[in-house]
Amino acid sequence: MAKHYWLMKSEPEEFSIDDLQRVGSEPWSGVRNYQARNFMRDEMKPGDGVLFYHSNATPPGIAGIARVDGEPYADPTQFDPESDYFDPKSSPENPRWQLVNLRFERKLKRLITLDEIKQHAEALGDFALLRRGNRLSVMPVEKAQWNYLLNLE
DNA sequence: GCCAACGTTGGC
DNA sequence: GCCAACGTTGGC
Repeated sequence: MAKHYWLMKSEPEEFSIDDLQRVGSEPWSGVRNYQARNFMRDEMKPGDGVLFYHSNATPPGIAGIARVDGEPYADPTQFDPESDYFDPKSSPENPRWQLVNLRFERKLKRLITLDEIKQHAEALGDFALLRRGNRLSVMPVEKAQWNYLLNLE
C-alpha cells in the first residue's frame, strides 16, 4: 500500500502547530468541501505525512509536520445543531462528512514561507498549493515534493 | 480591508 | 441542466 503525503491548511489564529503540539492529536473537524473530504475519506491512511500549513498568517507557510492518526470516521460536528459545522442534510445513518485525526510530529526548525515555496515552483513541478486560485484546505503532495520542501528547512 | 477565484445554492 | 447570486478562502 502506497504511503501518501499531504498538505493541510489551518489558520494559526484558529488552530496553530503549537496548538497541535499542546493537544497531541486533534480531530480535523469542519472540512465542508467535497474534494478535501474525498482525500480524507478515500485516500488517507494512518501514518501518512502531513505538512501543516499556516494560512491567513503573516507570513503564510509550512510550520510543522503531522501524521494521520487512525482511520477516517464521520465528523461529529455535522450532527450537532449547536456547531458552526452542523449540516442538517446529514445524518448518522448516512453521514456526509468524514475526517481524520492529526497527530503532532514536530515543528519545523523555521517556517518555510509561501514566498520561498514560490521561488522553487519550477523544481517542485505541478504543486497544488501554487495553482492559481487554489483554495483547497487538504491537498496531496508528491513524495519528491515532500522531500524537496523538507530539504529547504 | 480588498478582491480574485471558485464552490454551492436555488430558481427556472 | 443552466447559470446568476451569494458566500468563503486566503494572499496581499
